[in-house]
Amino acid sequence: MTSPEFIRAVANRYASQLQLCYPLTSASFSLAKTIHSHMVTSGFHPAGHIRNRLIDVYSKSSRIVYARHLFDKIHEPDIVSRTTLVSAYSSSGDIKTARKMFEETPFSIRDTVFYNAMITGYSRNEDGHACIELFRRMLREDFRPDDFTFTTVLGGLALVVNRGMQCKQFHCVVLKSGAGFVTSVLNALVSVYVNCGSVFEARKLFDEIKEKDELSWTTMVTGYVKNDELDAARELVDGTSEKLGVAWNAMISGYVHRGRYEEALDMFRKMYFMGIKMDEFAYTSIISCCAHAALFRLGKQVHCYVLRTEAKPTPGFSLPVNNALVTLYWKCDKVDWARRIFDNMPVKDLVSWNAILSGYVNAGRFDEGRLFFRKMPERNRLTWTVMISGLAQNGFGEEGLKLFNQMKSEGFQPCDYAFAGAITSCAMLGALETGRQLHAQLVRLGLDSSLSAGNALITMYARCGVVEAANVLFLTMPCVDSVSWNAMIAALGQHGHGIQALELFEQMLGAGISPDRITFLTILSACSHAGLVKEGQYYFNSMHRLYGITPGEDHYVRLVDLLCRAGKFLEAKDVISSMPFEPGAAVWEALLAGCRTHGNVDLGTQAAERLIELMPQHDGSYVLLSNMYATAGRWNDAANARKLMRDRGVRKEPGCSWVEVENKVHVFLVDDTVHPEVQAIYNYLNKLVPEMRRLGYVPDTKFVLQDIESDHKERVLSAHSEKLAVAFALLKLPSGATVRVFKNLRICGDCHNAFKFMSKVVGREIIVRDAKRFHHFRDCECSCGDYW
DNA sequence: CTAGGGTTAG
Repeated sequence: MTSPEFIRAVANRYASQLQLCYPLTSASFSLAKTIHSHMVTSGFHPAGHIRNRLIDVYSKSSRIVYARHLFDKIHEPDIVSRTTLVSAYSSSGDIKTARKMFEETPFSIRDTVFYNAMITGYSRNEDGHACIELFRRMLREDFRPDDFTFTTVLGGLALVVNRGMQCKQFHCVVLKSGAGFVTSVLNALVSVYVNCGSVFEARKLFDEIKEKDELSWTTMVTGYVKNDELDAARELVDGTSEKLGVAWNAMISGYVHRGRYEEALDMFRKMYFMGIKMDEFAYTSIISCCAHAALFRLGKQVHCYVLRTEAKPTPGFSLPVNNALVTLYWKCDKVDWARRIFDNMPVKDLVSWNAILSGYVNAGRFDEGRLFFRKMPERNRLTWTVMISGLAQNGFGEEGLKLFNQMKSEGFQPCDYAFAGAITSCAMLGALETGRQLHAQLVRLGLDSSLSAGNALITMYARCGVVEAANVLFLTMPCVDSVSWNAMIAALGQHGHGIQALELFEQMLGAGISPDRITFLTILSACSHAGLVKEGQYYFNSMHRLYGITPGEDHYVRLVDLLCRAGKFLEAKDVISSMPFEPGAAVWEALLAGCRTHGNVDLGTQAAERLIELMPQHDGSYVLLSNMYATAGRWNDAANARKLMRDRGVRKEPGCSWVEVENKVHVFLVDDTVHPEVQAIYNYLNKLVPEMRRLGYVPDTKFVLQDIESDHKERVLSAHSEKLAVAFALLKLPSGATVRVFKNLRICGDCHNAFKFMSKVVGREIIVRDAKRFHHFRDCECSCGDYW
């Protein structure tokens, strides 16, 4: 019954059954387990070759516990089982246990393969030094390295090389050992040269390889891509008929990273028509390409194609494909679709979390974004950067700065993008000192050549009133893009240098940079602040004719603003009626603001009607209307507008103004309740009135004072807290001191005039920040150039 | 029993 022949026959059957586990798939483990338990129940003891097979399958299916269990039952484990286990431990990241098992193995049974396995372990765990050290020890202990050894050690070397010298030394060792003709070794050597940036040497070696295999080609092509020589890589790819799927994938992702989306797509198409196998790597890159290039329709087509052709049973798409899809969908404003993909992913990693977080932050959905941020199982530098720059760009300056500091205290070194976010926060808050400190830190870290940080700095300096610093930065930045030009043009425009802004725009054209829609928004604002009506109209008309940019509603709003500020209401009306779309609230608001400034009640009332119709719950609609009546001296109408607002249950948006005097900060809350300090301010302004009159100042601001004298003074006071804040500060100031006023809402024409007036009357500088820009009043002049 | 190339987030 249990004759040796019979046992041998059974063993052979098990051996051939186990062979079915190869090549390894996700099903291999359960198959091996079934065969294994069959052996146990039928009383067959797996030993020798069969036992080692089982250990191997268990190890490679990441079931080390099973493998170890079998291993421990062996009385004297042979070198093959030991090699398998060393390899299993190191590939699971447990390099310590691997090393322990390595050291416990007696010298007498060790062989080259055993050393190779341990060296590979270090290579997989990215410890190049340990690879080389073990290689040296292997030589000392008289084991002969083979092709595998060289290939692996070279792989480890590639991790740590930073000079060509080391490459050359190893090159010599390889040649001396006689392995210089083995393609796999030469491939690894090429890869080492590539990794230390010696592409030229790599290419020389590559050309010397007699029998180039697919890997030789791939290594060389990807080597060019890694060293940013995409054209050389392409030349190599085009020069061979080999179907180098991996190399094509590397090239596509290289093109995507460099922003060469057209070429990436072109290769993808060629790949399809040439019948090169497309895998998840290709899909991932091309979906990411579509997301970056805003080719959403194509992206969705690829998604469908992948669904149709590659749908796998359980795990769905691979992790990176899903991650790229999440990005694709939020970029085309489908955050909820992105969320659905995210939720359905069987496995998520940090990249997935960062992708969905960016989606929410970029869509301005901060409540959900914050929730995600808190829930994340782990965070990295990018996570923080996404939050910081998102918060900054959406007006949460304080929170952005807080997060920036938190990021540092949690041990993350901020990258230039994070700095850009923090600097943008400073720009919003008018925190010039903090901004300067950040600039200094950038220089210390050697990050000051960064484009994004530089652009943020230009805006920060400009918004904080230091145009000169912005200009110096713009001129000294190592490279600039259209964002930099836009920022600098805006900087000049915001400070009333309308003509210089236009000159810079012309320079930009001369430098071959094409303007975008932001450029024209900036130009129109610059003209508006400086009263350059003709120029503004000219550029508005040229944007479609010369640059093919169709004006959006935001451009029309600025044109209306430009005309209205100059009192050209007929033209403004013409513009509104000639608009290709229904004018929205912003257009009417601009018109109303102009009417307020010029006291054009007839047109203003019409504008206000439309505005209130469109935004009945928007406090600004009523405040503008009431201020317009006030400007025209129609106090009852002004009061009625306020009453209408209250009757409709609209609260004036609570804001907050604060005054900083000699390190002391006074805060004024602005809402429908009257601040207790108001009475003191009121008294002071009453003292100021005769002084104003005595100086013969007949200000546009007269209504401010009349407001206060009117029956509605309390409500009006709360609406004009900025003026009051300044007055209050001046009241308590030692003479000659500078006053800073910060306001988190946009400064209005009334406030502007009031500050002008105050600076003249009291002979002091007044610095005001609002959400949009910086005002520096001195002797009635305002640095922002706004003319009202 | 051991090795080598490509993927995703601002």
